[in-house]
Amino acid sequence: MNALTPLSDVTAVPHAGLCFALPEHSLFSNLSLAEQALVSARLSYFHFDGDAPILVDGAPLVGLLRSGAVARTTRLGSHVSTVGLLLAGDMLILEGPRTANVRSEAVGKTEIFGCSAQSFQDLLRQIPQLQLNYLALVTAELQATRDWYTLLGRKTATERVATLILKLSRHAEEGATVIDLLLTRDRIGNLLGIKMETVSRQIRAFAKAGVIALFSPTKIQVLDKAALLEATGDIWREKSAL
Amino acid sequence: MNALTPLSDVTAVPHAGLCFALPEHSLFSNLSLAEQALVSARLSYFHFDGDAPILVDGAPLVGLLRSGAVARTTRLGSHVSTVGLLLAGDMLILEGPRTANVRSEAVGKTEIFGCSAQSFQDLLRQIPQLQLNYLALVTAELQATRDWYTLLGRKTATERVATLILKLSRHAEEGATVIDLLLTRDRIGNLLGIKMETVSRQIRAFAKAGVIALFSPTKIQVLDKAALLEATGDIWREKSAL
DNA sequence: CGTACGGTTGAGCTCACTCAATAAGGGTGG
DNA sequence: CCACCCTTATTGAGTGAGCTCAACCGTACG
Repeated sequence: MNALTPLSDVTAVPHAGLCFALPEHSLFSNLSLAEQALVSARLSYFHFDGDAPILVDGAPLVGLLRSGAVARTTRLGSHVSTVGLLLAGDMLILEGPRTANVRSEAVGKTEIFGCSAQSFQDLLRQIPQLQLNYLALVTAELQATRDWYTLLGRKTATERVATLILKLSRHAEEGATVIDLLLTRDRIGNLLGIKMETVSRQIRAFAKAGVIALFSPTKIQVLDKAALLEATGDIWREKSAL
Repeated sequence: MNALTPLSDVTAVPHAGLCFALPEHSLFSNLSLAEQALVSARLSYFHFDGDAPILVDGAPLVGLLRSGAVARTTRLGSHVSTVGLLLAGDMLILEGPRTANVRSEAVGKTEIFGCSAQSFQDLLRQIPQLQLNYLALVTAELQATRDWYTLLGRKTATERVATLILKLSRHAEEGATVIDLLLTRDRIGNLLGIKMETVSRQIRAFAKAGVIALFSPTKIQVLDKAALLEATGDIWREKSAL
């Protein structure tokens, strides 16, 4: 009941002055005007929907995720597991040879500002400052990955689910009180390394405890952020760090 | 019985022509002679022992781990958890502001070829090719981190221990049949996200099954690599990928 | 109206955790 | 050399979170 769609509509951001207006992002900081022009000429907006793979002409796409979400999945025979989730503001980085079996695919309506991996590599070579910025992003990504998975490796099911909900709520639009889980229980479980049934039980438990409101299986509202934060298990760290 | 020490003696590698002989490593590939000289002038060998923090004048050290091992630990109040293990050939990368609470410390005798973070950043700015090489390394590191933790998040205790033993055996010297676990049961458990007792049980189970030989708590020999590989749980992936 | 897919819920089982006792070294001082 | 202490490792018994298996609900869609 109370089905919502507005959030997905929002993704239809008009890419107005598309060619010369670089999004505000640390990737583009400290570039000269000439460099900005060079970058603008190469990058453009791409739109994906459903579970479309994030590719341009068969090659991986590199760039900034402007809206929507991207799931990183790996196929092991018939088994698919979701190994990462990128949200608006995150960057799809260049992949090396080792990630040949990891695919990025759109979750819902998704908008990406970027270009093919090859083009991006050319740009990096041409613009040292861009390379510096990019390096900083990759380093940040590395740290985020470490945090994410390090914690996942030792968190309980409850903590994992709370962590995901909080992460999603942080990435949601400012005014948006209702957030979209984006993924099915099965894929959430996959992402968090727990089973579908466990995800369901945890989410229902939060709803029953009044921590979140559950409008539909994937539309929720965070009612008690403090309780949720507590449930992530991250608190005692800050507490004991005093 | 049959206590061993040779492995730790090996770490005393003489840093012969220290200044002009850059180690063979992809970090230094495709550098001009002038650039190589520049790098050689800045980098040097550092030796650590015991649980010494990897620092130069209080600043983080960046460089290549030539021998020994480095544990990455994070302190949460009184609780210390090991979140990563670097072995010979791995690189200590530049850390961003987000990793302020992650410390790198030597495990046993450890030799690192590198320089302070600040110096390294200067070098990166001066030598675009070095920056490219470094970027490739960081990207590889990112992927390795994803692999490591993604798998850890969903592996059983047996699989985790098998994975660690195999990783260590791959990094061991060519002829070395006896490998050193380097860490106590407690720290291994910490690293793998399982309890000390569980680590002990798994290792003993492998020994009882004849998969490994156990000379002392930390000195082992892999007897049946295939069985160990099977135990990592990684096999079914390759199998089902057929 | 039936089918399909995703979600929910229950019952029983297993693996890893906790708690606790016992070895096994490895130094150190006498 | 021996007695002692301290750290690390081992092993057992009991508990519980999350898994498996299985039934059932609800909505969408042909």
